[in-house]
Amino acid sequence: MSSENGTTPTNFIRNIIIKDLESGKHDRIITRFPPEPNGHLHIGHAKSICLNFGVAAEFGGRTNLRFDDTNPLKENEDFMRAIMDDVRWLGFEWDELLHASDYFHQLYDYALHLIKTGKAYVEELTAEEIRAHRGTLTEPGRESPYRDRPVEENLDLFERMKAGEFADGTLALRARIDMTSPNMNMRDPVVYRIRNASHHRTGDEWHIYPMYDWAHGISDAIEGITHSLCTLEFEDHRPLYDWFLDNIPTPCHPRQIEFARGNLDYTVMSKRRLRELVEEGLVNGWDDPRMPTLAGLRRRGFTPEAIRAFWTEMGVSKADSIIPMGVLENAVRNDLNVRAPRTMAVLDPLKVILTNYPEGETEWLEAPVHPQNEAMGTRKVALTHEIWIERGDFMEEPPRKFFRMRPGGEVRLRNAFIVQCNEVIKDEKGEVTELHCTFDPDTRSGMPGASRKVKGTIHWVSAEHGQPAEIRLCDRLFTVPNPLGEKDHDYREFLNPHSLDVIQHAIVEPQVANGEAGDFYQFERTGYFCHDNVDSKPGRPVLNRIVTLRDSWARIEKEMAQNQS
RNA sequence: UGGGACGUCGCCAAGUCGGUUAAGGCACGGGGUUUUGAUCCCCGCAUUCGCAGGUUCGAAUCCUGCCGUCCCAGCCA
Repeated sequence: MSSENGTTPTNFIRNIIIKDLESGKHDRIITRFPPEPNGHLHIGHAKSICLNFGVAAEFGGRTNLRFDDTNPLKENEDFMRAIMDDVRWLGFEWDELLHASDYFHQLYDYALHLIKTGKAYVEELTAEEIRAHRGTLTEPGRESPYRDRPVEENLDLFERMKAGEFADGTLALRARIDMTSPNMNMRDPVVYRIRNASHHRTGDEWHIYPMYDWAHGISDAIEGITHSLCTLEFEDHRPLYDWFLDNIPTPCHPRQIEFARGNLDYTVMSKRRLRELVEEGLVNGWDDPRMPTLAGLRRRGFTPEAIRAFWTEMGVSKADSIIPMGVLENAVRNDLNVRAPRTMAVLDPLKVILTNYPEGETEWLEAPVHPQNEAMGTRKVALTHEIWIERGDFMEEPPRKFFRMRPGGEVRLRNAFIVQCNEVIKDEKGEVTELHCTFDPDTRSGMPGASRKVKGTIHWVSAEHGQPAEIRLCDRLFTVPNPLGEKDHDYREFLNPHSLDVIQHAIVEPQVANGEAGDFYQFERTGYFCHDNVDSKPGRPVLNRIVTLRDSWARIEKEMAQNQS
């Protein structure tokens, strides 16, 4: 059941929704994606976005983007804008743009209701005292001395909290539930705290701000959300989510369903860690192409299509998982393979002189833009007396199974003809600086000898027409699969010092040098690349390697090296 | 040592109110095509569902016990 044959892979949440639709519990579904605007979205959020928007779209439902902005100390408008950009970039459009702060008045009124029915009280204990009263995982908590405060007094105090009469942390509103519950969340959770802080949307109107548990379920109910999808760590909150909605007169009672986060290896995904990497200058911002943020992946050149396909393929379950980065990379290859225009680029140039090709002459060869898709047309490739080839494509004393250029050997220049290497020129240190080759005119594309077989085909670029380019090769950010999983070590210790390798003088075909931010290509035989969306300028190209091509030769090389040692 | 959840092929993951030979993708191995050692195309890849018992004509699916992993003691979300 792959998406390729037209069916969507199923999962337990989808099954619940199908059942609710069939039973008539809901006529149409409404989901929501509820980020807190306190950081940038990452690939893990994309899973939630794909799930929420995807399942609603599949069944003709709606999806809201709702900012969970209940903590003014951590949130701001810049993050909100970045999140909206990322969601749209991923390919989704929300039905309504909403904020928990839109409901602050309703949230307050519901709190009044809770107080009036004797189910909430104003706490005077300090945060530390509350903690001490809460008990432990194995011991029940103790009730606060303020727990039985009369309703009128609670109302009075709560109104004065709202009016800003008290300092931060002095009072709090607590739900009156059960201090002996084995579920810590039910031990009289705090519902409102005092924060004499300005909120990015409501300004100085409020001095009290609702906690997540209070705001979230009520916001869901106000919006008529049918299925409130969240991650596994909120499982313990569901009894509280339900208790709140059962004890106040909301228009409906959404169902919270939890699923497992999607983790990737060799990276970190929590907002806190990503923020640290950015703030400590360990990476170059939230959109550093090595980051697992959507902004980073976008800059790196990952496509939204690939990310969506990746999460569709991975499915949704409740089992904890760590997905190999290679799986994501493969999704990108699959997408780009079909769409990326082909071009030749030499990353580590070695000069080759075609001794029997006239000096000063340029011939423009016709080459397909995509070998499997004629509709993508052709491009012109300049051929001249001097060309560049990849240094790694020549070996003076090659091992067995090396199909590329060697002294006396023949190899095909892609899109051109077969050449033979006659002479190896070296400098005083013995380093190869130049190769002299002759070409076989009968083997050029279109000629009778073109079908002659040689083992290897290598890419090349005209020395006269090729343009210089900066190329950034990104590797995994960390050197271990789970940087946070090593006891006694800070995850920063595992940062990969070689995660960014900059090649200053690669050579690309002229049309690539004039590409624009976001344009992507397959550099034949080396990988997929795209123009960096901040640093690349026409005439001064900077390209990021999105991902390499699958490389079975690299595997063979590695095996040979291992067998020798 | 309280509570909540999870454990199906190397990695994801269908299937779980019992019923023929346990989907699919990725990875991997083998073969073919190929002017990218890419792509593409074939073929192979869990007698077994964390472990041990039990119920049953029949269990990954039900019961019991055990083991392992994750989450919870913010006036964060």
